[in-house]
Amino acid sequence: MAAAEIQSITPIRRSVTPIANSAAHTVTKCPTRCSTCNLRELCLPCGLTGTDAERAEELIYTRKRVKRGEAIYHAGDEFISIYAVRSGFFKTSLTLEDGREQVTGFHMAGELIGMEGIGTGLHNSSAVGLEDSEICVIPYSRLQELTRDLHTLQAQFHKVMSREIVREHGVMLLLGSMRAEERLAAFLLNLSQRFTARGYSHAEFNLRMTREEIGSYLGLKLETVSRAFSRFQEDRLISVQQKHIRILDVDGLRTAMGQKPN
Amino acid sequence: MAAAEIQSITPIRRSVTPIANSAAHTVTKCPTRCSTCNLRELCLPCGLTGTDAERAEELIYTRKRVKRGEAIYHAGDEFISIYAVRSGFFKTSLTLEDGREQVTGFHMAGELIGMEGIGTGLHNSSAVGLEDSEICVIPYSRLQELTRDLHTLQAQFHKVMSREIVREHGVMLLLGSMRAEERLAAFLLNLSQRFTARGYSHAEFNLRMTREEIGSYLGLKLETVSRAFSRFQEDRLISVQQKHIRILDVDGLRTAMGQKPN
DNA sequence: CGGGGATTTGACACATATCAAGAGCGGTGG
DNA sequence: CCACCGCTCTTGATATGTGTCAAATCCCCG
Repeated sequence: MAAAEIQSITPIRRSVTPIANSAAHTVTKCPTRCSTCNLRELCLPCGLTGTDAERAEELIYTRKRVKRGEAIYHAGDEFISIYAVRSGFFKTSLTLEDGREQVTGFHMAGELIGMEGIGTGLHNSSAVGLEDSEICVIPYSRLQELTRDLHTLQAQFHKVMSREIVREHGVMLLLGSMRAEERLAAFLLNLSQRFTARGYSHAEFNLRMTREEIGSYLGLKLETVSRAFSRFQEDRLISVQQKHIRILDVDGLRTAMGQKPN
Repeated sequence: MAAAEIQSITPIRRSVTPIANSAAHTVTKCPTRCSTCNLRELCLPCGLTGTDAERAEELIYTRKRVKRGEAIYHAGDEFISIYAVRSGFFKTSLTLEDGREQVTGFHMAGELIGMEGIGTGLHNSSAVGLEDSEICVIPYSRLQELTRDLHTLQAQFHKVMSREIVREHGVMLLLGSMRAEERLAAFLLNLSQRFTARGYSHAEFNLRMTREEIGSYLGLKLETVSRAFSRFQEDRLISVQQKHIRILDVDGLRTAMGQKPN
């Protein structure tokens, strides 16, 4: 399957040191062009054709490797570029002064992150790799210029931002009016659907994040997440083996997702 | 105070009928131009000057009056325009099949709503007036054209969308990692700050929404919201009289907002 | 083979939801 | 103008879902 090359097979392993803000990303001149990237149907250039697609090549200067635990940017960093995930897996998160972390999203190949920085010129969240990953760096100033000429690119960029808003609406719905198991079911179905869109099995995948990170995203404690996993396994909706998930009953999960009152 | 004219003084009153999707909005040729609108510092044209500002006039075709309880658009409606709140107050919300409603935001003068529709061409939420209001209708196709020429307008539009993402991050933080009273404190401080930006008192205002709508927004039941109000009143942080709120102790509220663990 | 983080599971505590009753307020109609 | 009616809001009693604390196990990795 062509998509296999997208995804690093590195086993999950936590870096011991706290997230390092090392500026020493490995930087490479972009060896892959958008026009030949197997993610172009999902990514920013989606819908571009012919000469537009060629000009869109100008967007990406560099690709960077990001190691597990390494950050692309931190909250408070100056906003310069947005980033397309080329391979790997990221989390974005906010941190309160008292140390509480709120994971705002998990991001996989073809997804764009960093747009929250446009409004203020500063990033308001951090983006950290959950495995060794690669990102395409899209300087925002360049994107701005290019969208003036390339109307499809402009439309596409607006769509990407709008979809991010819609995605967050979904999270608000989840956090505001669903119960623990409903949240986890929604989360698993969402992951499944996104893996499917990338050519992976909809029924079997490896989680890249810890129970604690899932919990932070879902507004739950890690123990609650763990219990919900166990419950789903008892009910034969999924099988869980550490980070390996197999979905046994999609409809059952759907049912678990949209049932009881708040 | 000049800003007084922005805000309708209509007393709060619930319409008896369920939210009507009457197509009979009152439509008027826009009598006020962006360049003379007292919201221009807050609204989309923010930062435009000279000829750019003049050309931005082309954006707004029409203004509409929206009655309390009336919707600008519903989830599922075709996306055509975005809307700037000229006066009044709106809520946006999603509804689950089982009837659960999640309020995704409250919107006041100068704020833009409807951008969530760009991604799919359909609105994914509904926008309903919480009092008699006025909106400026901005056809998206026109906005797209105009942003190609007016670079400041393009930048401004991107900023507005980005800020919406940041706003939603804040709500996720609130829903995911704050306790009931922290949420309400954050909510009140946010309202206060937005009223201040519009020239109103930071310490005294009328809520336009019910306890239930606040609860839906904050992921709480209306009883919990009511109890939190009472608690704040006991603690002399605020005084509450139905929908009338007076903030007595801003720092106290700030403290109430960022304290205890999840 | 040992060690440390991640995960699971149990017992218990606590915050918030639920259920219920009553009060306040605004609007309407007699 | 007053009385009623329907919402909205408040408050109390109780139920329950999830958090907290703690311990055991698992698993990966050095």
